[in-house]
Amino acid sequence: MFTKVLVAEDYEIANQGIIKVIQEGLGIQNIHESKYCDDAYLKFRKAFQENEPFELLITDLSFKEDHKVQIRTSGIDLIQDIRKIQPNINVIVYSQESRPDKINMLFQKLDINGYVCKGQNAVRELVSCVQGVFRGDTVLPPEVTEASTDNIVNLDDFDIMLLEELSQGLTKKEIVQKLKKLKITPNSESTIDKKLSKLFDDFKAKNTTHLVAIVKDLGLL
Amino acid sequence: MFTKVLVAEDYEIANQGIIKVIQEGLGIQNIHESKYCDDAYLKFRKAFQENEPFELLITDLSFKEDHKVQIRTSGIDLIQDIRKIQPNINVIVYSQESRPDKINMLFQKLDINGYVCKGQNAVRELVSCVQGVFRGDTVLPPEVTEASTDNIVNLDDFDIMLLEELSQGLTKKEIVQKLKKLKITPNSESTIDKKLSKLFDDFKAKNTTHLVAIVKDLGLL
DNA sequence: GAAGTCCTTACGGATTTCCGTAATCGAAGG
DNA sequence: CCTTCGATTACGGAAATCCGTAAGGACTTC
Repeated sequence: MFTKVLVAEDYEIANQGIIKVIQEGLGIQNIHESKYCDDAYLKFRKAFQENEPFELLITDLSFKEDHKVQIRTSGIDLIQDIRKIQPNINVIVYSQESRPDKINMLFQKLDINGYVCKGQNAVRELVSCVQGVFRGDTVLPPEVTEASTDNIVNLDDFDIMLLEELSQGLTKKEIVQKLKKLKITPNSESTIDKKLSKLFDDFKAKNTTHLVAIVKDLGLL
Repeated sequence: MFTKVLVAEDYEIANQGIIKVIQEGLGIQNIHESKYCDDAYLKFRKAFQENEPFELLITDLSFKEDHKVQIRTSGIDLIQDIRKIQPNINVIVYSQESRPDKINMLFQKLDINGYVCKGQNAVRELVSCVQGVFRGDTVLPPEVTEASTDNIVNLDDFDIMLLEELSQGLTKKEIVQKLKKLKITPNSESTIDKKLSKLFDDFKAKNTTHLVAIVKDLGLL
C-alpha cells in the first residue's frame, strides 16, 4: 500500500475525515494535510527535493478564497504544477462535482488516477479507490460508470466561451466585436446564432437566459 | 463537557471528520453517528426512552436523496421532531449555508444553539461552538456576526418567483399569463419590467441572462 | 383638501433575440 | 473533375427585451 500521502482539502473537517478513513481503513500512517493549494505544492516540492516524495495526492478541486492570497486557486492548478515536478504521481480527486462530463474531463485532460464524489458512500469509495489506484487501475466513480454515454452534451472551448460571455451579459454583437478584436474565428453573428441554436437543442433550452441557467445548474460554468 | 453526542450528516467523510474533531479536541467519547434523518431520529428516541438521552445533536441541514425512502428529508425536520421529544436538547447545525439571513432564520425559527459553516476553519469553530453551547451560550458563526448588513440585496418572494420563472426560460408575456391565471398581483408586463429593472440595478446586471447568472452564482436560486 | 410618495399600469421605440432561407468556401471521396 | 458535406457567413422578419415617459390609484403628511 502507499506509505506517504498528501491530502489537500480546504475544509478542515473533510480533511480530518479523509485522514481518519485512510488511516483506519488502509493502515496508512504517513499522511500530510494542506488547506491551501500553494502550501500543498510547497510540501510536495520539499518532499521531492529531499528524496522522500509523496506517492499519492488526494485533492479537492475548489478551494475557497480567503485572506491568504494564493497563486493556485484550484485543485486543477495544483495537479498540473505537481505533475511538472513528478509526472508519475498518483492523483485522486475528491470533490463535490458529480457531472459525468466534468469528471471525464479530469481524466482526459489531467490524467488523474481516481475520482471520488463527496457523498454518502464516500468512505467505501475512497478506500476502494485508493486500493485500485495502488494496483495501477484508473478508478472512475459510479456516477460516471453508471451514467452511460447517453445524455451527455459535449461542449468545445468555443461553446464554453460563448456561454461564459453570455452569462456575463454580453450581447451577441458585443461578442462578435470581442472575437474580431481577438482575431478568433468564427466571428460572425450568424455563426454564433447557429452555435447557440445547437446549444438550445442540446440542452432543451427555450432562450439564452434559460440556457445559461441550465448550464450553471449543471456546474459547467 | 457533553458526554453523549449524536452526529447526523449524510456525507460519510464529513461525518468521520466531525467525530474525529470532537473526540480529539474535546475528549468526548460517546459519539453516535447517522447518515439519515430518520435513523438519527430513531436513535434519539430510543436513547431517550431508555433514559440515556443524548445531550447534543450536531446535524447537517441537507441530506441527499438516495434509494432509502425517508420521512424526514432535511435537518430542519429532524430538529423539529427531536425537539418534540426532548425540547431542551442542544442543537448545533453544521452546514454549507453561509447566507446570514438563512442562518438567522435557524436561530429564530428553530431556536438552535449554535451554527458552524462547513469551511476552512470549521475545526476550531466547531470546537469552540460545542464549548460555548455547553456553557449555555448561543453561538453565531463569524459569517453572521461579521456580515454587516451592507451589500446585501433583499429579495422578496415576488422577486424570487420572477427570477425562478426567468431562469426556466419563460418570457415576460408568459409570466404575465401565469400570474393572471394564478390571480397573483401585480401582473402587468409593465410592472414586471419595472421590478426587473430594479433587480438589474441591484445586482449590476446588464440584461436578464446576466442577472440570472449572477443570482445563480450567489446561490439565491 | 393639497402635495408628495409609492406602486401599478399603459404605451412607444430602439435594440436584441431567435429562427428561418440561402449563398459561399474548403475538405473529402469517388 | 465533380459532387457532397459541413462550417461559415449574409440577410430578413416576427417576437422579445430594455428603457424611457406618463397617467391613475392608494396612502401618508401637513
